[in-house]
Formats: sequence, C-alpha cells, structure tokens
Amino acid sequence: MGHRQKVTIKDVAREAGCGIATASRVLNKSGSASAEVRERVETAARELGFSFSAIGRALQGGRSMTIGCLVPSLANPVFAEAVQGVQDVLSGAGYQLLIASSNYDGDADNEAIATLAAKDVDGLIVTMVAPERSAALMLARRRGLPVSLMFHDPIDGFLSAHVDNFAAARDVAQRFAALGHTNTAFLALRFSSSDRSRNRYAGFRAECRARGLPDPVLIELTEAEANTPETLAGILASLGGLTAIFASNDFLAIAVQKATRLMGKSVPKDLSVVGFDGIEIGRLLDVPLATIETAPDAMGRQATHTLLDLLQGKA
Amino acid sequence: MGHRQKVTIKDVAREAGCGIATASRVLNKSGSASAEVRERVETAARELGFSFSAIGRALQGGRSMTIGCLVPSLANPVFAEAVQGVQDVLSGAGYQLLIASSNYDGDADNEAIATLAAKDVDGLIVTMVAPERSAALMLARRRGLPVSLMFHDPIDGFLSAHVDNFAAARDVAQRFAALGHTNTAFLALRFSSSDRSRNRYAGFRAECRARGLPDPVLIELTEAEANTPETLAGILASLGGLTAIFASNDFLAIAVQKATRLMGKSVPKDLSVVGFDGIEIGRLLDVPLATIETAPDAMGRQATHTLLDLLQGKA
DNA sequence: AGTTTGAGTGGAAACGTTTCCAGAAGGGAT
DNA sequence: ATCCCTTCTGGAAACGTTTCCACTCAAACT
Repeated sequence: MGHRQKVTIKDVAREAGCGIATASRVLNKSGSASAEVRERVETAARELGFSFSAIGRALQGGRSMTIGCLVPSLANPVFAEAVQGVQDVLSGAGYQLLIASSNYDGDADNEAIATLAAKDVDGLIVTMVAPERSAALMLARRRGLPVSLMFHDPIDGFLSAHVDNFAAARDVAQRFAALGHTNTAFLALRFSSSDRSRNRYAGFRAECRARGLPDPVLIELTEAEANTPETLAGILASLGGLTAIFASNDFLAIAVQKATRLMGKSVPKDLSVVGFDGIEIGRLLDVPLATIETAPDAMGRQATHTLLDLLQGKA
Repeated sequence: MGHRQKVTIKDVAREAGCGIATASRVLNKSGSASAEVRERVETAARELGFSFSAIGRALQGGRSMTIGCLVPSLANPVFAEAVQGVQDVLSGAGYQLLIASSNYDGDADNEAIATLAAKDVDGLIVTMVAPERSAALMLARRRGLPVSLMFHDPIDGFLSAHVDNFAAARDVAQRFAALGHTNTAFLALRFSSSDRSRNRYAGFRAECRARGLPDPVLIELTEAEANTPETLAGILASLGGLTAIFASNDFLAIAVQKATRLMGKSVPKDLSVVGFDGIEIGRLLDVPLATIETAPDAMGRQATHTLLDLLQGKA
C-alpha cells in the first residue's frame, strides 16, 4: 500500500498554474478570482482529491474548531447519552469532539484536562471528580479557555448545565414520606468522588429531618458489590426493615430491583425504589423504573449551547 | 476575563535566555544541554506554565497522535461501551480520541469520515452503515490512512474486530430448535442500514432451513414502534402463535420483554427472547436477559490494538 | 489624454513545533 | 603548538494554512 501522502494546497496551486494565495481564495470563496482561474483551481482540487488540513488551518487561525469533553466513563449510559447530545450540537455547528474519560479518578481528570488544553481545543465541556479543586481546570480558565460544566451544581464563575440535585432529592424524600416510609436508605457507588451523589444525599436527608423523620441510612457500595446482585441482596437484608431506597443513579436502582427479587420480595410492593438520571433504557424496562428524569442528552446539548454562545460572544 | 493567551516555546526560550532549539531539546530530553541551561529552561517552563502545542507538533511531525472514531450513536450502550474500550487503550498509548457519530445515516457517515481525515488523524476506527460502499473510506485507505473496522464482518482488505454474526445467530436457532420452537421471529430495528442485523438474520434463517423448520418471520420496526411498548405488543400479538423471538440487539430484546408482559404473558415461560450484544446493564436486569455476549468493550479494545500495531509496524 | 478606481494576482510573513546543520568552545591526544 | 573529537548551542528550514501587501492591468471616469 502506498505510503501516506497528503495533497496540499500547494499541489493544487501548482496543478492549476496559479499562486497559493489565489488557490486559497478560490477554495474558500473568500477573495476575488477570475472565472477562468476559479475553474482551473476547482478542477485541480477535485482531480487531486484535495481537502484542507485542519492542522494547518488551526495553526494559522488560532482556532482548532475542536471542543474537548471529559466525562468519567462512557460505559455509564448517563454520560454516553450526554456526550451524544454534545456531539449532535457540535457537529451541527461545524465543530469536532475530542473525548477523554477518567474512570472516576481525580488525578486522571487533571491530566486529561491538561492534555486536552494542549491539543488547543477551543473550549471544554467537563464532568469530573472535583472541578472546584482542579488546578488544571483553573489554569485553563485563567488562560481564557471557555469551560462549560455538565451535571455539576454551579461552581464559582463556571457555566454549568445541571439539575438541582438537592431539590430533586428532597422531592424524593417528600414522596417517600407521603407513602408513609420512615425507614429509608440512600445507596451510592462513589460517594467521595461525586459531588452529585453527595448533594443528592444532602437533599434527601435535609427533607427527612425537616419532617422529623429519622435520617436515611447511607450505604456506600464498592463497584464489586454493586455488580453482584447476590452480594447486594445480602447487604440490603442485613439492614432489615427498609421500606424505601433512593439509589444515587439508575444503574444502581436497577441492581437493587434485581437484588430485591433475589430476596424474594417485590418492587414496588414490598420495597420502593427510586433512581436518578432517566437513562433511555429505564423506560423500556420490564418493571418500570421510578426515577428522577434528568434527560442526559438535553444536559449535553445545553452545556454545548452555552459553550458555543460563549465562543461566539468572544469572537 | 483576560483574553486567550498561549505560552509558546519561544517565550520559554526568551525567558531562559537561550535559543528555541535548545529549549526544545531540554523540554523533550532529546539532544544535549548543559546542566545550567537545562535548569534555566525548566524553571522558565514551570513558571510560565508552558505546555507544548499539539498542533505545532502535529504540523511539524506529520503525526497528530489522534485517532478518529466513527460510530452510529453513543446513545446505544453497545457503541458507548466499545468506544470506552477504545479510549482506554488509546490513552494508555498516548493517543487522543476524536469522536463522530452518524445517527445511522449513510451520508453522514461519509461526511464524518472525510472530516476526520481532514483533521489529520493518524488512524480510523469505524462502525458505519455501508463500509464496503463508502467512497470516503476507500479514499482514506488509498491515502494510506490505517483503518480498523469494529463490529463489521471482515471486508476486502480491511482489518476488523468482530464477532461472527452469522455463526452466533445459527447458534440461537439451534437453541430454539432444541427447545422445540418452530414458530420464531427475528426483530430488527434498522435492517437496511446494518450489515450486522442482516448477517444475524441470514444465520438464523440458514440454520432453521438446515433443520427443515419454517423460516423465521422477519419484523422490521421503526424507531417509534420499538420505543413504545404498547405498539410493540400490538405487533407481536398480531403475529399470533410465536413462541420464540430473536432480537437483533439487547435494547430491542428488553423492549420485547416489556411488551410481552403487557400482553399478559411471561418471559421465558410463554415466550423465549434472546438478544444480541451483551451490554452491561443486561446482567443487572430483574429478569435476566438471554443474549449473545459480544463484550463490546473488548471489541473496542481489540480494534484499537490492531490499529496501533499497524501504526507501529509502519513507522 | 491623464487620472482614478477596482478586480485579479502572487510573494511573503506568521502560527508553534522539530531537526538539520554549522559554529564555538573545551579537552585530550599527537 | 597543532589537531581532532565531544559537547553545547542557536539559526533556519520545513510542515499547511490564511492574510496582508504590493503589483499589474484594464475599464471608467474627468
């Protein structure tokens, strides 16, 4: 197979017998050019199969037309759907999407931000472990790089597309209370590395207290525990007497449903389970998933629009 | 907020009082430099918060350290998980991931490939509607751009990470036959735009025929039909007498489970349902999902390793 | 006729790197 | 004292663009 060869605008110009500047003008429909030259250049470009090098353009123009996006993991449908939303908006605006994921690791987060910034992205859309404490993120902003947060409650001077985790969680507590539940629990997967999770718990507990109900039990699961329903069932059983569970996300809520069934109980008859996120698949489930609908793809879309607006406003 | 300003190696050199070439050598640990200069350069870089511009590097070096990846949609967990696999391997190797998605649209596919190629990616990892008929893909390959296919059965001279859809589908038919099913159906969502779906049906039917069983009914659903369980239930009911359904993917299989329940029947007692893919969430479902496990993330990983090998081999 | 306009054109600089090359300086051998 | 070999250094070219500038030429004015 022939070795990598690129067709540059220089080749087009030579083939068309004109200067580089002229070829550039024709192909970009910027400046003026005679019909005859225009024709020659276009033919040459077509025959050579020319296409612009985004790198050359980026270097010269200072804009890469690329947006960097960092999420914890694409294996979690919430983020995957959000990124799809981002991608939809971006491609409509002629931008490309550079993706990074951290696997919920704070150090990886920082490194990823730095790498994305080095790639000269024009903006950043970010969901990370601790945005408020990320040196890399602060540096990026200080450098004037527009940043849009996704899922995070607002921070400092950052733009943010989000749902009010605290309020939504209070809502759940309210519903539980209305149903007469007093013995409740909050299930979280990575409590320490997710401000979303912490805010949800805070809201949940605050509403319980406001109503004079006992604090919900906080259960932090390891990845392994969450992924083996038998273990999860054991944990739930050991707590005894629970009648309602608020899971920090839909993934977990689904696991709880299964664990409950393993215990010989049924949802929602014996145990109320509510999730968070509203991932697509939840709507198709056999036993419908009760959840807080956050429309992840809309979240991605909005974060992107916000960012794009900022980009326009600055240009 | 201060306008966008970048620190270049030129700034570092000036600050350190040395030439650009020297600064470059120190920062890259390539050529030699006196301890004293080395110290000055490193200090300057640190103080200025310098980081290399990937664009400058790419332009000069001819390698962008970026891989382009095209999938139909990240909203489908199969692809999201696969992309996460790609991302894992890539970031381990120091590469970045540029993402595009087509929403199962063949034209968008071609355009995306062209755009990615223009971004000077070093390689392509692709799942698309019709790779064997994509002019853009052929052009990319002719230009010497390494391409690795995901999910597609092998084509021409392309590298491909895949499962044998045909064989796996025959397997399903065999199981159905062993259970005594004679009245079966194959459910597909985008039959015309998915070679995977077509190959699965072909394998399914081939095995039925080989056993002298009647052809499975082929049901093509629209997106809307698949997403409203009530409608789906109606369709299934209208077919009457079905005892086993092979769904083209897990998403669909889950929808069928729900539709079945709506009809007052139960899976697997009254109706056998088998899916395809093995997405993570399937393992956590209340009623476990019978499926062909294809380990999407492993697929992504393998496609990436293959591509990276090709990249090394050429360099 | 002489002057102004305007369109059409190409050379060259700039963007941030890396690397080739050549020059300078120093030390060890003859 | 001369030479050579290393080590260290910086200028400059190259990568693919866009854009500023200056130039030519003809048409349209006075």
